Amino acid sequence: MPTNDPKFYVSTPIYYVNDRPHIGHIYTTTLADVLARYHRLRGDRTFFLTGTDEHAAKVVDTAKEKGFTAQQWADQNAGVFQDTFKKLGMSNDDFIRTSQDRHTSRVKQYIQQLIESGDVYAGEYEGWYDAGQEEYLPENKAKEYDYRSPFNNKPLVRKVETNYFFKLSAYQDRLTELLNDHPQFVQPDARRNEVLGRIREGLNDVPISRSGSGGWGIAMPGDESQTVYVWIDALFNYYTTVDTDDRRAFWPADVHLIAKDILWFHAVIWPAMLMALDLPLPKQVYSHSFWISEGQKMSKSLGNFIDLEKIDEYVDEFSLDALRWYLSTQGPLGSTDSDFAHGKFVDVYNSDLANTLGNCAARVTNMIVRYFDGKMPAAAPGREDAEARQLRSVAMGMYEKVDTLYEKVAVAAANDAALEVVRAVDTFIEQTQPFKLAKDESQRERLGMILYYCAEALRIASLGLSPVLPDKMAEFWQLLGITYDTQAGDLADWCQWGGLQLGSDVQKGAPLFPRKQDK
RNA sequence: GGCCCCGUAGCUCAGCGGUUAGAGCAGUCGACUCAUAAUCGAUUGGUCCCUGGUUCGAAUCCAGGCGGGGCUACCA
Repeated sequence: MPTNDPKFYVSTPIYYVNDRPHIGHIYTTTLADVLARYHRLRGDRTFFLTGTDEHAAKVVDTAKEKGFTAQQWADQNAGVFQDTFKKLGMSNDDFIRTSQDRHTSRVKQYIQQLIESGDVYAGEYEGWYDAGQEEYLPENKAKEYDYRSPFNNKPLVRKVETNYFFKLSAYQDRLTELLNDHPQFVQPDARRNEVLGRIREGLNDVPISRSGSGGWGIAMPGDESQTVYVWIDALFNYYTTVDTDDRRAFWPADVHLIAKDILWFHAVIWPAMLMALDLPLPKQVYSHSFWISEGQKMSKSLGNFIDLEKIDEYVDEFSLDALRWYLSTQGPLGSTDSDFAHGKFVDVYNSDLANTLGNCAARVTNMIVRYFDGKMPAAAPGREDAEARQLRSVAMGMYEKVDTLYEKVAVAAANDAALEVVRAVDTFIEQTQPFKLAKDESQRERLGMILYYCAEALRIASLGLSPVLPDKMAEFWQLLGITYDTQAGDLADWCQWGGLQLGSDVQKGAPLFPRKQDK
């Protein structure tokens, strides 16, 4: 996040491999992708990580049901995530799978280290055991079910087993200090408060191993009868992936993007384990909220789940970039849920993308084609009037705004700061009326200046929008006869006024975002 | 039960002690024609949830209430 550090490491959670990808996975991954693209554009050495979490006990069960080994089943489903992300143009630099040796071998090392430091110790876990499901129920759940199995209604039994525990309780003060001294560590603030509140209630040591996992998962070092609890296993992915000579400099992560349901693990257990390992802490855990669908909670019974098929429909009808725009401008980055609604999607698409951005690009390129035969006219410096100066100043101010906002993960506001430049172009055209000047041969120089200003402001806006709209902005650059290497950018420099060259070829092209009728 | 967040224009939200409370979208009126029935301007619209308090001054701070939501640790 800090501007003076030219590296950026962003992660998504690793996704439960039994899940089918849906809007939740795609949202978080899209956000991470947007941040990663922004930082590459900025010139930062960027590392964007996503992957799958594979060692849950249920993976074994489901695999068995389907007639596969756990590994085969995990391979297959991890493949679905990988294909999905590829199809959606995600620019992740790696895809970590917790069943990979590069992960498991390192997790063992870390746990070994924690055993040696005394942060992990053998203890006894006592809880309500449901023999039918072969699993423990948390105290509140057990109470809720009246101490009976929700499956076969048999009484739960009090069972004790030996597990390895992590000394979470020892880190209560340091965690409190972390949250208090670094409010950015957990965002948004509402989430940070939740975490602080719960820490205040006191921290217990947490079991980090399980028995009887049937050989799936990571064996506890020195005790083959125990398996590293899947959550602990999973959290380590953020570090195992970069714990190599060529990547270690990426650590600590700049942002772990997560959803609100997994905040506790990321905001408390993860940093405590890193403290125990004496490793630097991530700079931020950003916990977004959920999507609801057409005003209602998503559920299978309502059939309103935004699944892959639904997402494909939106991509087909509106374009991938349009989906990215909706997700990143309307998404639940704050502490409340956001609505994914078709009518709203169409409204946002039409007003932001078709009417504002697409239309403005079309009118400007069209005028350059019509009045200057598709050759970029000269800027004619020194002839700048108040309106032109105003436009230039809005455009030149964009980078700083966008950069500040991206640092705060305020993606929607950053997009708006870029769109503001587009709106300024529309206003400028209205003020200067180039289409009228075009009828007067004596106004030719002024006409050229005006259109150059329009195109130049749009070029700068397009750079600010490129992380969210990578395909469409690249298409637009083609129309302007320019290209950018967005993989290794120099955004501050590119956003300087005067990037367009006199005489470069300009085309009108097809509408970037064709207007849609709501239906 | 405990802790936390939110309640500002029809909608989504910004403002978080100080000029006549703002933006985008939607609405209305007007203008324009380069453009994707687009754009530009003007404009309608608000007891800033309620009550009380602090203050020269509160949407903004405090207390209580009402309404909505979240969290309350071992299913990913």
